[in-house]
Amino acid sequence: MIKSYIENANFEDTGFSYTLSLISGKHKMVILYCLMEFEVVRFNELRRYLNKISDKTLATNLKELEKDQLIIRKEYPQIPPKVEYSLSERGKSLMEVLDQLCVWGENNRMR
Amino acid sequence: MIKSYIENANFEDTGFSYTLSLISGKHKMVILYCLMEFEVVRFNELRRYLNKISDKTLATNLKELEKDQLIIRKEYPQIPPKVEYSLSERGKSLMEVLDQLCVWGENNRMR
DNA sequence: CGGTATCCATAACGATACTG
DNA sequence: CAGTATCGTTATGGATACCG
Repeated sequence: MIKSYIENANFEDTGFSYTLSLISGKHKMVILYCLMEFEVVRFNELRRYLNKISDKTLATNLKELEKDQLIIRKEYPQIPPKVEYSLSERGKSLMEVLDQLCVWGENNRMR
Repeated sequence: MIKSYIENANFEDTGFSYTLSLISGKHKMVILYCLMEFEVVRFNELRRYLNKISDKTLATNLKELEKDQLIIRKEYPQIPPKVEYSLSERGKSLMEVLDQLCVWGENNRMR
C-alpha cells in the first residue's frame, strides 16, 4: 500500500492524503466527534461544544464536511430556522478509523 | 473512549488531539512514510522525495518529529557532515495506525 | 436561529542567500 | 552536506457587525 505511494512519487494522489484532506484543519475532527457522540446536533449547540470556534469557521467547516459527504445537513423550513447535523454512514465508517488514533494517543502520550 | 472526551468538555487534553498535534502540518506524514519505506534516509535524499519542500520547512519538521520521539537522528561527526534519519519504535507503532487511514481513503474515495 | 460579509491577526510555508 | 538567517507570501482562523 504505502510502498507504491513513494515509488510513484505521487503521494498527493493517494488515498491517504485524500483522507487527510477531509479531516484537516483545527476543528473538523472535533465536529465529527460531537456528531458521533450526540448523533443529531444543531448549529448553535455545536458551537457551544466546540469551545471557541467562530460562526464563520464553523459554517465553513460544516459546508466542507457536507460536501465531502461525511455529514448530513437537514434543514427545516420554518421561522426561526432549524438545522440539524448528523453523521452519514460514510462519516461513521471514518470515525472507526479515527478512534484508533485516540487509542494510540492515550497509550503513547509522554508525561 | 470518545464519550468521555466530549462530556469533559476537554477535547484539547485528549489522546486524540495529542496524536494529531504530532502529525499535523503539510509534510510530517509524508516524511514519516518515507522513513517507513526507506528506513534510513539522509537530509537531502528526503528533500528529493518530498517534491517541493524547502530546507527550512524540512529542518523544522524533522526537529519536531525528533523532539516528539517519532524519529531518530543520527549524526556522523565528519566533513562533509552526514546525518541519517529513521523511525523510532514509537514512530513505527504510529505508522500502523496511520496506514488504516490509507486503507479507508482507498476504499472511500469518491470519483 | 443559522448563518454572511468584511476586515484583521497569526502561523505555516516558501525563496534566496549563506555557512561550518 | 546539512543545515541557519532573513524576508516575503499564502492559508487559516477569529472579531465584529449584520440579515432573512
